[in-house]
Amino acid sequence: MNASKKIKIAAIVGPTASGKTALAISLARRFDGEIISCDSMQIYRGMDIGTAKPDMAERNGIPHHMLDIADPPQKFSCTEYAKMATECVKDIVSRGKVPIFCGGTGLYLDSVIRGIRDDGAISDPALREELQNFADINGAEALHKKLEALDPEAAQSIHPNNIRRVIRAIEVYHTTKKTKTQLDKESKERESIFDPLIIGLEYGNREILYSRIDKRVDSMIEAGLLEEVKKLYDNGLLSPDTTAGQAIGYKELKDYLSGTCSLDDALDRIKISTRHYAKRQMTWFLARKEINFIPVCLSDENQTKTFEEIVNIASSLFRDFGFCDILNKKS
RNA sequence: GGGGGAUUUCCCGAGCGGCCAAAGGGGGCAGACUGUAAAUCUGUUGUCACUGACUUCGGUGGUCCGAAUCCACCAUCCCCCA
Repeated sequence: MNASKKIKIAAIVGPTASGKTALAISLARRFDGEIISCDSMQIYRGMDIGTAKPDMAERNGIPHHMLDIADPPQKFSCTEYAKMATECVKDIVSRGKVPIFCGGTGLYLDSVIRGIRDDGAISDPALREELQNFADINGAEALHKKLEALDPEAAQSIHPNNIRRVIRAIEVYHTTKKTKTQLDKESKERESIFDPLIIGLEYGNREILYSRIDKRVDSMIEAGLLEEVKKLYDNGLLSPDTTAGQAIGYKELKDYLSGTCSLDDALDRIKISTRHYAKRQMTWFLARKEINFIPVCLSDENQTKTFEEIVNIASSLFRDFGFCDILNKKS
């Protein structure tokens, strides 16, 4: 498949609270696009405030996809996401619109771009439980030894303490009879059907991002996050072993509601967890050379670019990539 | 006024004569990540000319070959009796 036949897609990525949503919506208006959320928590119904899901006013008439497609108790995997999102892209393109991914879940975006694995490496809950029990009894090292026997290369790259990953690698072998190393290699060699333009928002000055995070948490509370969490909690929808139950903001406030900690403690923990999360996102995105980063602020400056400046930079990237600018038909 | 207890590296907190630049946790910083990813995991965190040296454990002065650890006094905080 040559490059011209690939489906052009755009994506706006960056750490939480970096301003992705507003940028993506603005670009969608300007380039006649539709937005595909790329966020592992915004897919859940009833989780709006805490996930910073854009409301109808913010969406400004732009169609959004991959929001509110599952209920909190449901498990949702990145492959399911990739399948559905890929369908969204095809649908959007078939209507002559520009698909714009927007979100902070890097793995989900990767899964879409890399392509859906159709290698049968499905999950096997019974095996997972069995292996987890084995690790609980015999220790992480012993479990890791099992992996070493099956797939030494994977064992090499996965730390023994990362039991979740060790289990997955073993599971892959058991469900496909191929090693994870082998499957990853095949997946790397497979060519993507997409030609992506990925734009990343970068905050060189971490303080600025962190203060945005703090403010956002406070404003979520003002917007009624506690009531939102209480509703989910009262309905038993925040189990710690579901993806939704692990969402930052929800798990901490649930502790407050169940009397485990004070509200102030919960809020502090939400802010800290969100910062940690943002750092992990930055590590993920910064490691990807294909991303075009827009420096919102530099490390040694307190000045941030205005929203308009950011939109303009992104717009010129869009034009250079071949998307048609409705407002400004220069190219 | 008298008696007792505290003071440790960014924070909490162990240490109670050598194995202590000082456990553990938090936070900070850096990193990994291919069907749970807002998850999971790793490294690092006194200074430097960094397999060695130097400065740290409220302050000052002692004891000792050797002190964060023992003694004296001073400072601050807490508790009890008056």
